[in-house]
Amino acid sequence: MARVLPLVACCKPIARPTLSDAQAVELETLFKALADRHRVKILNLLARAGDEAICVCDFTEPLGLKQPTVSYHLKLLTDTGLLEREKRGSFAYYRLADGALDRLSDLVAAPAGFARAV
Amino acid sequence: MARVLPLVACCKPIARPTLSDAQAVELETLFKALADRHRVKILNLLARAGDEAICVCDFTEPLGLKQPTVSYHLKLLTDTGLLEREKRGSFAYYRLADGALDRLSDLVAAPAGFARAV
DNA sequence: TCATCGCATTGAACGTCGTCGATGCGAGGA
DNA sequence: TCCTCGCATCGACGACGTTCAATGCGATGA
Repeated sequence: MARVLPLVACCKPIARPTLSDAQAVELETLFKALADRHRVKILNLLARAGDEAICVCDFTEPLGLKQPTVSYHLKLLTDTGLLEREKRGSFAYYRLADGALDRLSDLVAAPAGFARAV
Repeated sequence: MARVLPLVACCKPIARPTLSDAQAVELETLFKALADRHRVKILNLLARAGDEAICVCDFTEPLGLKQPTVSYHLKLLTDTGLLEREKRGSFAYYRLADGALDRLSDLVAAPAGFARAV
């Protein structure tokens, strides 16, 4: 609680270790994938569905989006490793990738993330 | 609408509950604040600093950004409630907001977020 | 009072993102 | 083979995000 903030001395060199560029970019990519209201809903729908997979056409109505836009979001989430795609006939089913949610909370709490303790 | 679907039945009506628009927007806002490599580094630097606050000029070098850009990111994080600002003389010190990290992991894991169990 | 310093804000340039009509393609059914 | 259906991709466009020089402004010190 040394809340003594210097009045004159500032801008001392920070020798503190920080995230590498690669780590920062990885976190940026992950959070960017989550930074959209529709993608958040997609993940939530799939999380509630558990093991059940959901096909593309089932997303359009609850999201209020056209099919190309839904495909765009699903592809983005899949490329980020958060979803898995399974083709059956002419349908495409999506489910949460294994451990995607765990990986998420790990990143937030882990040393590479924002955890207080080094 | 009443159409015989080939192979597996698809496009059944989803009566599944989902996030409200407000909840989705809130998550979007939070993740958007994290969806930048420089803001990720800022949070990481402050997390490692613990109670210690860091002033604006101390961010420019480790981030490789000019002062206006640093102020832009710090303001964005502060507006999202992740940082707190303290003015001291002509200096501006920033620290992690109380419980900001906890709030983050809660949102990821909570029912309103992506948790598997309803 | 005046010059200087640290920070916030503005404005402009530029790149990225989200959306959807149009189109392409593979799978099934007739 | 031809048609239809579901999905991915393309192309174009508007909206938004990031960056920084220029500027404004309060605080400090001479």
